[in-house]
Amino acid sequence: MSVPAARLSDMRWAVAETGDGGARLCPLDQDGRPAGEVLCEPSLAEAVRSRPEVERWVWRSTGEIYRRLLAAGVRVERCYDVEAAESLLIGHEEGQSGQARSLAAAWARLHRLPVPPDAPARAAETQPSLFESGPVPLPSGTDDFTALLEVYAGQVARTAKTEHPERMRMLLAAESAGMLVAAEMYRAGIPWRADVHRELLDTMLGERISGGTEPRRLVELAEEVSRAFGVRVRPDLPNEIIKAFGRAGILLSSTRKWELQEVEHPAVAPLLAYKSLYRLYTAHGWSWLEQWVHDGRFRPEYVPGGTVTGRWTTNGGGALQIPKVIRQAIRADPGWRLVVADADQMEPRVLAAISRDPGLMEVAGRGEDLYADLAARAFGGDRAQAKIAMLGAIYGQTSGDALTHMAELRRRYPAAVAYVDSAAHAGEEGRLVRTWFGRTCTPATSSDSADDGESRPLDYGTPRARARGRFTRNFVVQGSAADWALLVLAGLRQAMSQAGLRAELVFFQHDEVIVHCPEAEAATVAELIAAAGDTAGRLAFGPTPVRFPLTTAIVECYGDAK
DNA sequence: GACAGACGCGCC
DNA sequence: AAAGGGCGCGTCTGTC
Repeated sequence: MSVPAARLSDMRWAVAETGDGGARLCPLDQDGRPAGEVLCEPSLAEAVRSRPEVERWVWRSTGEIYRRLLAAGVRVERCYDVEAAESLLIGHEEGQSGQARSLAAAWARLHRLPVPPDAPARAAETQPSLFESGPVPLPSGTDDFTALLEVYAGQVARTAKTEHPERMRMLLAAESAGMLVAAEMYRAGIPWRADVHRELLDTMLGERISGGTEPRRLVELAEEVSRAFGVRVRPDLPNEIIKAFGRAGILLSSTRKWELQEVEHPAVAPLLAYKSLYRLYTAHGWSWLEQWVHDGRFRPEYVPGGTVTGRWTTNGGGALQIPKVIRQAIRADPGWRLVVADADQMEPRVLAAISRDPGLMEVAGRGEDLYADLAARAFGGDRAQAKIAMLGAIYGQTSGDALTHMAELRRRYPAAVAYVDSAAHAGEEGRLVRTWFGRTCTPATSSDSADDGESRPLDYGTPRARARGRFTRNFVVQGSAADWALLVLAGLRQAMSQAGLRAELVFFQHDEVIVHCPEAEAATVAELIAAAGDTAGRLAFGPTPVRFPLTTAIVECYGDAK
């Protein structure tokens, strides 16, 4: 895998759209300054297509320009997304977090002018959106290509000043590669069988009763709940449920599933069934299908780096929360296969690599089941205990079994636990933490300190400070893992393209990817995936004994992958 | 009628 | 067994 940005000498060109389908472009030198004349060409697509020697295209924002290129049949190998980079650099520059990330804002900062705010995040729309809110405009009279060049050159210099410039360069390249993947996945879409989905809904929910009422099964379950209480109760109103249980002498603080499960009452079983089916009905039912699945594809709009930790989000369609039962509807086209891969215990392995804990690196350098290996060494063979302890360390669990098991973890793997403890401590003191690559957490806000609205350091030991500590503790692991996963994705994309495959990435969910490919390519894709984890691990964390295996399944139906 | 916040629950 | 991290999104509820 040739990695994004590892080479300084790659040939870069800046490009911007001119608004009439054309483009302005010019070559760049190593410092990010123009290395030749600025050209103006009538066709963006032709300008890019005719320059295969360009190794990386520097542009303002991938979402818009690359969508147009893809529509014209032009794929690029690498890019540098100036607005994505601005976001990461601003976050890294102490005290700057939270500032606007648009090209216009970056340019204004460069010239010490008033900084325009970013366009408000667009709310999820009922239709997948092909319309961008458009770039934040530059001051009138400012040439946007010049602004692009100036901001980019500034970013090259700022990157060199970060704590680990080589890691930051890799992060910027990986985030940009993620932008390319996101645009390509949107274009490809997830193969979705609406007929299978409908059949599932009919089976689980019963047929829809005409007149807009709930499906038959929900009506029946609601009646069953009412019968159990002896009065009419609407199961989707938490207040009514709590009152009804109260009359039966059962005090509930909420109607959460785990709380209800503890209660012995004939209403509990139908109520839990109702809640789960109601959820399916409202979130992934018939209307979702009509809104989001067209021509056999589900096209969510991916937002790389949409969360503070670097995980992606999606805009509309709830693509990262597809319920397991619904995955039956995700089927390869005839003659094609889905290659489904998910990373095995990604976060503990990443913790081993970033903390350099010798013992944990050794455990993470063995087979496929890290928790079993951990248990064999430290928890008397009890895999469940080992897992609870590890997740407790990563999430900051403060009570229950996790605490006692964590003591054992601390004894055996002191450097690993110290790593997350120190991140938690930094958070409790109101300091910032970073991932291995330099992605930086958002600063503490007033809501993290006492509720008097004053902005001041966190009060050590308060519940809010401890919550902030759990956030920063988790951030360093979840964030570094997200960055590693991004390298896997970028590496896989490049490997598949170099192999000349028709395979397409169609889904990415934190530690899991789906490739849709002709049956004949599936074995090759699986091999590329198997290599991608360790390659990304070496690239990201340098030489460590830690292995990053992925479990891969070649299936026709996503529901069969687990 | 629009909007914000809380809640609940789907996923990792 | 208990309830810790990150999200999106639908519903309900209170407010303007």
